[in-house]
Amino acid sequence: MSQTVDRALSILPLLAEGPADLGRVADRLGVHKSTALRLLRTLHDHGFVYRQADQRYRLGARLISLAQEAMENLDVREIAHPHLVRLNEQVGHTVHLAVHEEDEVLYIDKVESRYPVRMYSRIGKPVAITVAAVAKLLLADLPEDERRNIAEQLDYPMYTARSTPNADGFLKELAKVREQGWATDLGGHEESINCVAAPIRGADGRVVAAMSVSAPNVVVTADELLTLLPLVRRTADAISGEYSGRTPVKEVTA
Amino acid sequence: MSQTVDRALSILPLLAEGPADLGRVADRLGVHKSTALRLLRTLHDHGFVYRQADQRYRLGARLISLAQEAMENLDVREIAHPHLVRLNEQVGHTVHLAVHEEDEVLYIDKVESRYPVRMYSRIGKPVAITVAAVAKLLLADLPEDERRNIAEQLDYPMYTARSTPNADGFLKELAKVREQGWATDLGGHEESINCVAAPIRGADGRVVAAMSVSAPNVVVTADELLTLLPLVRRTADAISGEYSGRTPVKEVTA
DNA sequence: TGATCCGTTGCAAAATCTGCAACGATCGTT
DNA sequence: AACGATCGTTGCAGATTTTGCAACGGATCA
Repeated sequence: MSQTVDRALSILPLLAEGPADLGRVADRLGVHKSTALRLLRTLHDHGFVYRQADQRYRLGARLISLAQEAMENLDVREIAHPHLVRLNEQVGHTVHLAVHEEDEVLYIDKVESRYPVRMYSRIGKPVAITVAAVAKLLLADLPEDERRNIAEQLDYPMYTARSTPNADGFLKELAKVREQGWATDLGGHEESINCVAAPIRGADGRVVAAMSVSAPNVVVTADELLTLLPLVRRTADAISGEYSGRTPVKEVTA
Repeated sequence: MSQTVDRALSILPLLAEGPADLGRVADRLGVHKSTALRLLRTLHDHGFVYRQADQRYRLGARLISLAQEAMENLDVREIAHPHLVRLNEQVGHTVHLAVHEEDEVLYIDKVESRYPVRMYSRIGKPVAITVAAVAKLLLADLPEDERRNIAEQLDYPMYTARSTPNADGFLKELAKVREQGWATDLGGHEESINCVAAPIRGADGRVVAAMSVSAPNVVVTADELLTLLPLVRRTADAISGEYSGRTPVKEVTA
């Protein structure tokens, strides 16, 4: 692993917290100012950081457009999108698509609810991995040792009283999800929001993505939302079929 | 400028074209395979690249979530969003927000049209800088020498017969836009799509962002779209006011 | 089974990066 | 208005880090 590159890349998450000046960056990196300057300059030349009018640095536009291209290269997303839109037209609620990669689960597509009350989320945002229905589906598909490994390394923040409290509970939940082939999140992340989710599988049967329908209590009760499960599963299966049919490369988590 | 970091960063745009294996990356970089391997490993450790099941590399999720954070740090976007939504509710068409940075203009927010016929665009996507109404507004505000500089370095692809053909025409258009304080794109990017745009200004009067309303011919004619101009300008002014009122530069977290 | 392709590792030479110290500019204070 | 402090910037020499090489092992294919 290259030290110089390692340091340079460490600057980016740091700047994601907010703009910072040279001294601050050097401090946080634990290097001399001149070193930090040279790293920042290189990042700047590539457009990854931007220098504000007040000379402080922040993340640059190149990062945003690259991320955009990264998402457009995801086959699943391309295939799934029309299905998500159709499902949204049928049920009206927010529809999400998520994938798992390394230690994160993140939304790669979203169709907004037609109801005035919407849940907050954004494409590209990492999901609450210990409680989100889509996260459970994606992790439940991993081999058991990996599952245990990940479960033990996670934090278990108690977003609500119903949040998954610890690794043990999480593993139990994953086993259940794995068995039943679908998942829910009933107020585990935000008190008043429920989700039902179903997995999207590749040709080899492994889960490559997961989709969910989310709605706040004030619009539909959890029970009402659960009646949509068959529809969600059918949609997910349709995407799986299309994806398996013409997938040139399998993009699965190792 | 740091050579190692420079090389490492060059890998990312390369992978944005699509997944590539080690040999290909090494070739394109003009370095030995072992060198490319070490760079890729470092990028991998930071989650910027991801290794597919077939061992090829592609852009990683960390890039996407970082870009997400980068956008959430943009003050203008936060302030503008509710205004964009309201405008969208009034006119129904697609509403965009864009900023200029270095040599790119890109969308940082979007509210979808309520009509079935929608234009294709995505948050984070660089806009067609020579024709887009928002791009003209953002560039028109630059000092004259910078404007000329940029205009001469740009390419002028003829998307349609009405696209800006060359630097000269572009500079004339910028001058006009600068004068009138608003801009249009009438079929300059896609034959059937028109836009009207207005600038958002900071406390010092400089243009910090631009917003636009876009609609295809089949929904409203260009003339009809132009009748929305006063409303668009009022919205932009409202955002400008709110933006100027607050701290021009964001505060650093401790 | 043999040949080829690709990713991976250890090593020594060499180029690159690092920290230092000093400079200049900006800004706030006395 | 001058002084001091802060911050970004530059040239340099030493030293660490990086690089390319060559060889290895595993996989695929004929």
